[in-house]
Amino acid sequence: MTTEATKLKQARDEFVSQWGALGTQWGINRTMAQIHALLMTAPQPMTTDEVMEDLEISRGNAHTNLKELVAWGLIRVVVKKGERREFFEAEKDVWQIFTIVARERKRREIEPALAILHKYAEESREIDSTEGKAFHEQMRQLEEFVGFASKMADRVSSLKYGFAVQLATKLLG
Amino acid sequence: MTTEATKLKQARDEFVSQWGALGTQWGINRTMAQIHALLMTAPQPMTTDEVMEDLEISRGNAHTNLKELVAWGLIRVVVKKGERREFFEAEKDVWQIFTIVARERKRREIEPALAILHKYAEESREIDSTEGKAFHEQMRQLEEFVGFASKMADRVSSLKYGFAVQLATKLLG
DNA sequence: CACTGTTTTCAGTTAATTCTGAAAAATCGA
DNA sequence: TCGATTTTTCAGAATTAACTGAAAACAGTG
Repeated sequence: MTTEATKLKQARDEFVSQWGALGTQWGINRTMAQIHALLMTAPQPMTTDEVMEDLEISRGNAHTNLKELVAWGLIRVVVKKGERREFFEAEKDVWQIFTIVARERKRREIEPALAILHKYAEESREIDSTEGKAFHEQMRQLEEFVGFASKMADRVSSLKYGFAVQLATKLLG
Repeated sequence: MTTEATKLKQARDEFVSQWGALGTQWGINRTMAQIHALLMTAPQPMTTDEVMEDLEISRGNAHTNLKELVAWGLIRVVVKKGERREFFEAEKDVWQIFTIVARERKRREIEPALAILHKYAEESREIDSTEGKAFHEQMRQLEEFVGFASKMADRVSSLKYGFAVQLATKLLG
């Protein structure tokens, strides 16, 4: 192998490993982040067995996390002619990745929060005491803000990348 | 106790408990989220002992998470005249809470990611092979995007709430 | 300085999450 | 339908994260 090829392989390996460690911070498990990094930097779609071998993980682990990534929409199943096995390839477009992650985070983090805030804002609506009013007001303000943020996330996600950049640059640059 | 007071107490307890469960999704531990919810809805600053009792947790746990919340800036230490104990009170302003959480997430999630992307974009800069160029390009695009997002987060966080709403509404409403 | 109340630390325990590996189920060609 | 290959499931093992409780350190008070 050439020096260049070795260098690339090593850089890629390190990237995959470090991206995996980062995943923990992001609240997604290490393996999932590693597989994502691996496929994002793979020149070709990969099979479950190749992923297992590259990351030295079990079949069950590889399988579960590949399917989870497919569910997120961060990777796709690719079928090749004359091949029974499934191949996986990552979405590589950064804006696409961003909107997918944003959508998923909204679903898992924002929406449940909103539901809780709404529930307790409602339940405390009629309480007359000073403390009751304060509680209600706090719930209401949080609900209003989170609802607003949620809507903004939708709007931004639905923009085309170029337009989002243009907009942001014009306004805040 | 009046019916209203019972109702409020129950609503608040439930809110604290459910907010804690949500915390897990957000990548912060349950206790920390519970304490935050408790203090956000507390009519008065609370002591460590009161927090321990309310949530039925150990002194060590209460202490660690109170200090962590102080480090984030989501709660403050309050000293009362003639009292040796520390009291804690939460920041209740939603925009303040948002900017604090945004800053912390940026520090813990965005910046390390940016550092990694930058490192491997640099390391692969000179690799001439097709695969090397593709790897470099992927790193570069991710770095560019994450860097851009990071800057935007700063800009938005530094706005006054009213101005942020006005801006967002005008552009995307 | 000695006493009391309060905060901080941390070794050991418990709980939660993730991973393995093997078995079961599904898929496909002949 | 059978056999070979591939995917899926899941009970138990391993790992990681969170929590307890008690002891040590610290900070005021007389």
